[in-house]
Amino acid sequence: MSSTNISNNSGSAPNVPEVVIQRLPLYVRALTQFAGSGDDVISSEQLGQRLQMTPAQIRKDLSYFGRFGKQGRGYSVASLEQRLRSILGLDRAWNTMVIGMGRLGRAVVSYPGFAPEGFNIVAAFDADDSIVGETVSGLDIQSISDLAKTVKEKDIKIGIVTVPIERAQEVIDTLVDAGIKSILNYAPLSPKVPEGVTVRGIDPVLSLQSMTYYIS
Amino acid sequence: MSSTNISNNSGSAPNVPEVVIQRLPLYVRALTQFAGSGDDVISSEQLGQRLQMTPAQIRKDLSYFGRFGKQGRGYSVASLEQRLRSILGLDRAWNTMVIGMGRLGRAVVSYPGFAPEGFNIVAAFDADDSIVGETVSGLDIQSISDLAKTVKEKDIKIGIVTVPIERAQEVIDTLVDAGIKSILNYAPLSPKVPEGVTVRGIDPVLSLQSMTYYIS
DNA sequence: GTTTGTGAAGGATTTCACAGCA
DNA sequence: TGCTGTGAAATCCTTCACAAAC
Repeated sequence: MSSTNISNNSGSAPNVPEVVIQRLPLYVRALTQFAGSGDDVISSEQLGQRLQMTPAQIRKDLSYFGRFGKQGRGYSVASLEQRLRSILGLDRAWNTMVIGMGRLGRAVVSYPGFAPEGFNIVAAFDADDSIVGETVSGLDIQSISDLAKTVKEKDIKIGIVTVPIERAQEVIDTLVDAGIKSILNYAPLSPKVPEGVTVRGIDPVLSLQSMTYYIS
Repeated sequence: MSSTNISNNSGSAPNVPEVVIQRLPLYVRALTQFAGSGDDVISSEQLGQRLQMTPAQIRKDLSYFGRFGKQGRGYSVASLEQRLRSILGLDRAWNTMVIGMGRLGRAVVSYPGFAPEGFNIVAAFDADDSIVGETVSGLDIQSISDLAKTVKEKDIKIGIVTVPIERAQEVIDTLVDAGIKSILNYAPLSPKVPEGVTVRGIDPVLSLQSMTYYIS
């Protein structure tokens, strides 16, 4: 959750609300599941039931991007999934890097959930010279001073920040300077970034801290 | 993030929007940082600068719960933090449990960020009998059939789900049956839960999948 | 002089409800 | 008949702007 800064959308659809963009991956995921075991066609009603949201919202969300359904029948599961993947840029692979090779960073690079979705971790960095050169999950740990060069060489578009909070802002500044526009931030901090850079925070403590409101 | 189902708020303030509740922990965190190194008093302007949001929004959010500031001066850092913690139920400790002791579950129980914030992991469960009885980070892995009993005995209020997606809905149903009202879900799925149960999803892939929209 | 707290205004998002199409 | 796509209505959330308080 934490801070999210919207940038351009180079595609065709203008002015799509950020909340809508954040729901599209949910649709993709649900469609993928449906594709595995079931019908060829799905209605907004069925999708809504699966995702616990209203059919109207789903139809409205999709309408920002075009007309994907057939009246009276619903949506083709396969083709809607394909169209949404293309809109989100998920019909290609993305090179990513992890900065911060402590406990958390190591867990992230060895997490098997990224690659199947097309997010390949192709570089790992740490500020601590004493671990630079070590290998983690097949990746050489590099010095952060190599970052800009490696970003260019390996065409890395996404940075995953797993450094301690004290270093997080400085590391994020480095990513921004290297031209990175998409940052997944595991540090418990709301970083400052310029317009045009998107940051999404992963912060389980923050999630817990807002849930307790409802049980206290 | 994923699915969120709002329940009652047993406190005094009625009808507080969910988005507001989710911002309060950000305020708490920023205030804690300010308390460490700085002034006794903070204005909504300063807080807003830190968190990249407007002062008006901060004041409006706080106004749902009372009047915490002094005109012309701002807010007492310490007392605002304390008040917000109390509103969120963070002025006490919470017992939590982790269900699913695979790679991810082990990372979660050994993550050092929960306890300092008052979230104590006091039980660990797995469906796989062959690892029941093992010890992970000082916790015995228990069978899920013990879950309801342990929830009662140890006064556990929060469940953290780290099982594979295939088992997630069934495990979440078990938690709900055991009376759990707050669930932190690491499985990549939007689970169905009854009203009155809050689920927050932690899902880095989902975050990545919505960021690519802005760079593709 | 400064900054809060808050009605009112404005903007954004969701839901409604129905015309139109298969 | 069944379901989409979508303007219009309703609701929700944010920002404005200023009186009141220090």
